[in-house]
Amino acid sequence: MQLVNRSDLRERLVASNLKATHQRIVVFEALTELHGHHPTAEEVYQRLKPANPSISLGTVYKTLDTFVDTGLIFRVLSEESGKRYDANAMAHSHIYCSNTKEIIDFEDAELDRLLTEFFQKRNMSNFEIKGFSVQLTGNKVEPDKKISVSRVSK
Amino acid sequence: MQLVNRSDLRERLVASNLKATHQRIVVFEALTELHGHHPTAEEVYQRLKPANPSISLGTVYKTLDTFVDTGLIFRVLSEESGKRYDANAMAHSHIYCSNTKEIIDFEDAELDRLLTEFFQKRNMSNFEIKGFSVQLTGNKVEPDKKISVSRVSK
DNA sequence: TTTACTGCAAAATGTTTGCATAAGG
DNA sequence: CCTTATGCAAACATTTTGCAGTAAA
Repeated sequence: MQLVNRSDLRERLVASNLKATHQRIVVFEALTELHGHHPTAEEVYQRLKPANPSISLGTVYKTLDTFVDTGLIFRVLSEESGKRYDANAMAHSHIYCSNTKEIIDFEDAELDRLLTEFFQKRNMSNFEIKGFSVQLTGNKVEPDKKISVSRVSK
Repeated sequence: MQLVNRSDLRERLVASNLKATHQRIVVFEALTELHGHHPTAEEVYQRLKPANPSISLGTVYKTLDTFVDTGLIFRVLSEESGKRYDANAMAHSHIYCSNTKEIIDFEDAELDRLLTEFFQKRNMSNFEIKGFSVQLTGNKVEPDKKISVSRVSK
């Protein structure tokens, strides 16, 4: 199963000032083979180990971090582990700042209406929707200033 | 600082078949006092410890889990720790199933357009948006069947 | 009085680090 | 060669577990 061309991948690594090592190639390949699974480092490791028994889990961790830093791959938000809590019962969205790692509450009635309509139109027949939330990722322009959006709250 | 009325809180606990213990009361209060901070278990613990030195961190962990199970509070998605990765460069949304903990890719051009327009209208002057993602929480109706939505992909 | 909850400490899990060796350019 | 990356093992951080004792109803 070859979803990425190895020489393309080498070029992408070099373009990011990374050495095109065997480990990086197979980590990236494992990741693309597992697409849709949003694997953890451990799962990537399990995937590539049979064909590459000499690679260590530590290298997989380091490689994934490197790839995220260079923008080659992305971290997916998840609610398992790294647990943060919110007592606010009101449905509300969150804005994530990739730089400061802040999670900022964002409530907007129009956004709620827009999304409710959208998901009613798409009939999610096999999925019972209990709530929704929009995650914005990005960077605060001036780290020292508070983000100013209409109706930021909570 | 009293953001929640204690007797209301007792009622809410009882309504969920939970004993209204002192620990549960102060965990909930700490959580509401920290609203907007999306604290971890450790942060909740640090908050309530000065006034309640006998409470253990383990109890805070257990209490927060219990509250989530009964729907009193929510877990907030985060990208720090519990790390999952995605090599897909295309912006796409994710659906999170509260039951199975699955993260399902969801791509929909209309949804993208809707949200892009919305955030252009709100001018997020101090925030540079890199991407957005809609988190739907809920349950798959038939756990063994694939969710069928128009244009689920990847 | 009965049952559910807490505190403690140990165990399990997950992730990072430091450093000597190996491989890439 | 020179630099950067890897493998290993230890350290660290976080979360869960088991159980005896305690508090709620």
